[in-house]
Amino acid sequence: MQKVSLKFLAKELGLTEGTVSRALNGYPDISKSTIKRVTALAEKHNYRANQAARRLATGVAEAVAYLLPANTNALSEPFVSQLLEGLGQSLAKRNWDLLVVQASSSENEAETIAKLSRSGKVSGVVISRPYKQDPRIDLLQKSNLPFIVHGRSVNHADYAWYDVDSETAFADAVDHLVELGHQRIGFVGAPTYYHFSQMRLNGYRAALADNGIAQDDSLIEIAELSDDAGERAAVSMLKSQRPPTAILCATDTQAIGALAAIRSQGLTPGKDVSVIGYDGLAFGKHTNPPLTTMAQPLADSGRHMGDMLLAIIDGGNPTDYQELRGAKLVRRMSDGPVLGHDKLT
Amino acid sequence: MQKVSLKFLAKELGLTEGTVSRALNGYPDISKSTIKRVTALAEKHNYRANQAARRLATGVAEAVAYLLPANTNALSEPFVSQLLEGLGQSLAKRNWDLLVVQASSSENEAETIAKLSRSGKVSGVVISRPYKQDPRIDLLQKSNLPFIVHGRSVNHADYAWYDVDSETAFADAVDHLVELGHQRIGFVGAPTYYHFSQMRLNGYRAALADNGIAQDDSLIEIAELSDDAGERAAVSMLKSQRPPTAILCATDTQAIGALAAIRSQGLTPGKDVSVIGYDGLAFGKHTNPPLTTMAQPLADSGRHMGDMLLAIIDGGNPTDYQELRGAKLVRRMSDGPVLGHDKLT
DNA sequence: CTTGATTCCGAAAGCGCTTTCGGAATAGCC
DNA sequence: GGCTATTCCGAAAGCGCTTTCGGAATCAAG
Repeated sequence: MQKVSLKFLAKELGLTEGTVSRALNGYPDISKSTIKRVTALAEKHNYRANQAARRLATGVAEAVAYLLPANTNALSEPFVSQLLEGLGQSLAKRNWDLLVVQASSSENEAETIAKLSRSGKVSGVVISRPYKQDPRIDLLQKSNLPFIVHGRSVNHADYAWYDVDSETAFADAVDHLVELGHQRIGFVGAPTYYHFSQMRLNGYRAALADNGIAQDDSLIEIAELSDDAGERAAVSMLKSQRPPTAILCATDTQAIGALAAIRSQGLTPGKDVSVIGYDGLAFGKHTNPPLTTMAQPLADSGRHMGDMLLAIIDGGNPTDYQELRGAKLVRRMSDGPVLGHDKLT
Repeated sequence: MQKVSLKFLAKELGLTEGTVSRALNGYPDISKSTIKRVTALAEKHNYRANQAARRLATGVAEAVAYLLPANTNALSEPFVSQLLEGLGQSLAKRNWDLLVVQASSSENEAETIAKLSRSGKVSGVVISRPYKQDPRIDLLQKSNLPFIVHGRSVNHADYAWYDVDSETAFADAVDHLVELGHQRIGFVGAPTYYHFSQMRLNGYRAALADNGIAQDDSLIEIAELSDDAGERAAVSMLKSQRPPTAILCATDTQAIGALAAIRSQGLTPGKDVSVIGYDGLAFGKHTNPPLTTMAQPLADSGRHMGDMLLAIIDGGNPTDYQELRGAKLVRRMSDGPVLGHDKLT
């Protein structure tokens, strides 16, 4: 079976490789009629330009990379496949490739980025879950490689990002709980090197203040992003002198652990102690009880981010692509009025 | 900033590009000493060979693709990110790339494969969840592109695959339920175009026969791979004349729906009606009640499949790489003795 | 009919790397 | 010391495509 190359097509048509190439790529200096002939033959033979050759000649990679987050937790990763799917859809419009790269350990994520940018393998990259000060972002900025971050770091003025306003979301959640009569509201946070963790804590604190509730550091626990860690954090909170009547968790995964913690103390989640998570994960419908959560919008955020990245690669100004969405409360069964309190509204 | 290319290194060292290349690639006709000089300089400048050029020159893509399954369901997709992670780890040993490709619709999955094989973008591909007769597999075989399938189709003698023996798993599950006194065991299956669906049904049927239990088609429902579909199927079964005392589900996702169905009928899962799922998904720990399931082994199956694929690409015989693992019962709380029955063992 | 502007295509260089081939320099042998 | 066998590197072609440049042919205009 003859490989269909430019040379093959050219010979077949009695043209030059260069001419065939220009015809295929829509150069204006090729007559309508030969364009038609060329594309017809190309289609007939299912011609696809060899991508390596194309990349070498043009210098553009026609691919973007997604940096797989480190420390992934099996429970919370549905979002990865969804994001990938969306990114893929966006890239498919140009026939670009989607690469998945990962660091061998969380320590050398930065090095992974550095390698990536040097290799010229990709025209852009997207990263998730930035840290407060994220060396990956610094590197990306220095390297001039277009990128978009799913989330924000502390200094997010100068690059493109797509994020959900979890600060406001947590404030809303607190307001909601206060409205239900809760005054002792615990907070199970995520490791503080994640900026989203800080923002959620800020939202929690601000809303407490707004509602005239005193801060109580014994009601704040920092835990890893796993159900078990969430459970441990919640247990220690529940066993304290003055336990909370409601617990806010930085992620649904932790919140699920908190539910288990409450049950393990012989209490009933949603009645004795309320729990609200964050993420809007689908399986929250099936927990015991179903988990109330602050849900992120836009199932096709992956595609959206892909479009944004492409726009930047095309020369768009990164700072023109900063998008903040809002989360909204999805009430299921894990929140309720504080015991012995009549709901006012 | 000077681009570090072979030319640059060569000039710097007073050598030829060809020599530098050979030194870097471990050719035996380069002296130890110059190899040392070359690698030292390369390292100093963080040299990475331009991959496009390398690919063009060698003709090997140094990349493999993972075909993202169509019809993904948010609930059941943690496995995608895990698989990707494992594959990535395996490929990282050679510095190969991992591409994620997807069909725009399930109808043109085959065409996607065809394009992929023609493009020469990848040296191998892995696909998941094969159909009974899978056109993708046929194409892959014809195209001579090395591949491995995660699962098996009906005729799986001639290609490489990695699968879990769900047929035996379902037989084991039936045995387990029979041991608990169950005689009316329902089966919520998956669409029959998936071969795994057929195998699980076969296991169920065979074990029923082995235990001398008559087949009853009213106890078999086929449902899509979602919690809602599982719930609907279970509801219809429970509302029938002679409802089951236990329900086996083809996937954990469906099983979770079945749990909801049982509760919706005012019954208690695990007491009034037992449920056993399949997959061993982590969040089964948090359902109501925690889900008993047939768990797949080997968290690093992704890496394992990557290694297998690489071996085939290196010239290994695909049929030497067929691996069947066993699933084992993970008892949580959704199974129990049939009501009014004293467990014998 | 001549001139200048257009239209269209061929020629050729080059992207950065790999790999074969041949030959100069060195080593080993009698 | 002369010979062959090794060791090591330079030279050059080529992977398949893109893109610039220039020139032949066609056109419109004077």
